Amino acid sequence: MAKHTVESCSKAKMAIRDTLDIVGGKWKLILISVLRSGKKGFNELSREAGISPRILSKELQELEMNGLVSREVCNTKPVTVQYELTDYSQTLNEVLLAMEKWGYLHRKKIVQGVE
Amino acid sequence: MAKHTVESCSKAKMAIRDTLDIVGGKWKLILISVLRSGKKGFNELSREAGISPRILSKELQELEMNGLVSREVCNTKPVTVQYELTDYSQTLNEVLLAMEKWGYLHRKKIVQGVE
DNA sequence: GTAAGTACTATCCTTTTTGTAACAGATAAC
DNA sequence: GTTATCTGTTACAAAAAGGATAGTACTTAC
Repeated sequence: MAKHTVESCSKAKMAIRDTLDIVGGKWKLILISVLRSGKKGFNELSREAGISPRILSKELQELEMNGLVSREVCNTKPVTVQYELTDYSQTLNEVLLAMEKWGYLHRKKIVQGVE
Repeated sequence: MAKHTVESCSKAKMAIRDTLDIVGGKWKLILISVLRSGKKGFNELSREAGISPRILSKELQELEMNGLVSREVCNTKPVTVQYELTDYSQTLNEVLLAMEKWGYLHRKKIVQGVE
């Protein structure tokens, strides 16, 4: 178990800020989570994540810029685009898993507390 | 390794949303991170986290409501208040650790990429 | 009484984020 | 030609978040 000194905490603070800069906000982690079940098209993502096209477009651009999502244009009748997680995005697995687990745990705690 | 089906992803999506509802935003995880080095007073927190009193007050109230931080009023000459992490907040350790690790990793990747 | 320290709160304002609705360009089906 | 699909973009509006500044209330020290 690591000690938590003031200095180690300021480093931790910076690291957490860095992480939040990339995957903070309301949608980034949700989108990554949704994309874990496979590559998806734009409208498909919009429906599954429940996100409007405007925001989706912006979020995907940012994720792509940060190397977490790749964009592939397909030569189909109406041009389709496939969004897919990159290998680098796998480095976020621990974060996602931890947050999923905590979400489950916390919801359970809340529900029990109410009844 | 878990499979990522559409259903498991929608559960994951909900769990992540739940987590973000509690510790999302710019400050919550930073504050928890800072408090890991021990209980702190209001101004102390404000300085160390670099957060203005107005926001700090609001964030602390929310953290307290969600059982992650406890508030203790001390009988000192000028009344002081100590904020401290609760036992329940320890359940966030995995999340914090994962995000710290990723932040380090990502920064390293960026710095190398630039040079 | 003046200043300084603690813990906030109030007010005002700016920035960021999010959402809605409509529309554009391309292609295909009817 | 009209309608539909897919991928977005644009314009506009609303809401949420964040920040700056000052002020309140209490106490101690000078």
